[in-house]
Amino acid sequence: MDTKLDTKDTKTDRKKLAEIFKSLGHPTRIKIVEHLIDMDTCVCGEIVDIFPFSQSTISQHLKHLKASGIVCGEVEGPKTRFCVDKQILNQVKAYMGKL
Amino acid sequence: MDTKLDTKDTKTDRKKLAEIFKSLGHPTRIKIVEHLIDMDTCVCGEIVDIFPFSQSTISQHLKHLKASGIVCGEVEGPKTRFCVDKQILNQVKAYMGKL
DNA sequence: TTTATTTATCGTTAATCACCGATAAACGAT
DNA sequence: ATCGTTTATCGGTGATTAACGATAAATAAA
Repeated sequence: MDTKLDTKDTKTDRKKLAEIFKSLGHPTRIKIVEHLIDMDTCVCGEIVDIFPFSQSTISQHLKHLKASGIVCGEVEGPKTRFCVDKQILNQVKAYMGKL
Repeated sequence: MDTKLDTKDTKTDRKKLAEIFKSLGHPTRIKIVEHLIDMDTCVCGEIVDIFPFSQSTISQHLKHLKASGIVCGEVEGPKTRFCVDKQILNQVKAYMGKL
């Protein structure tokens, strides 16, 4: 990668990347992502069950992960089904590879 | 990776990993790491020069990166020479690869 | 239509973060 | 011994975060 350039694009990329890293910067959120990858998809309640935290706390963590783009969730009746956005994940992997 | 296990070790790993991701969770710190990789090593002042932030702010960012382990710095006279810890970086890369 | 289930959001609190200027500490050079 | 350079740390401020309980909103089921 040519990190000597610092265009508006690379600045934007760095900002988005920072948001993703920040969203992964908490043990609970890392574990959520790992679990989502293992299970392929998950509903919020199933994630709540594996942690000793309240439903609102987990919902906040999921919101954080969704905001960064690494996780997406679609409403399914009264539930919400979450999964890892593999395209975004691959982008992060590619960045790490080039680093 | 077997993320179904949740031993004391995996918990510790996740915590350390989260610290590294958190330390990368800021555009300035990402750019610092990129710059360190490009230049191989750098002295604090050279890093300060590429940002519109104060010396104390950059020093804080470097402290954050050092605390997570992704960057190390050795005193060299009145200066401090920083570089990326490639072993740690490779561990993070390996983790991303397995994800 | 009422009730139960599921998730998101609001309001709060304590803690941490990002930034700054000022200052201290360490060293090299004069 | 003093001065200039370089870096780290301190103290402060405003913003953000992580956690909670309570509540609202949406849907399925009775």
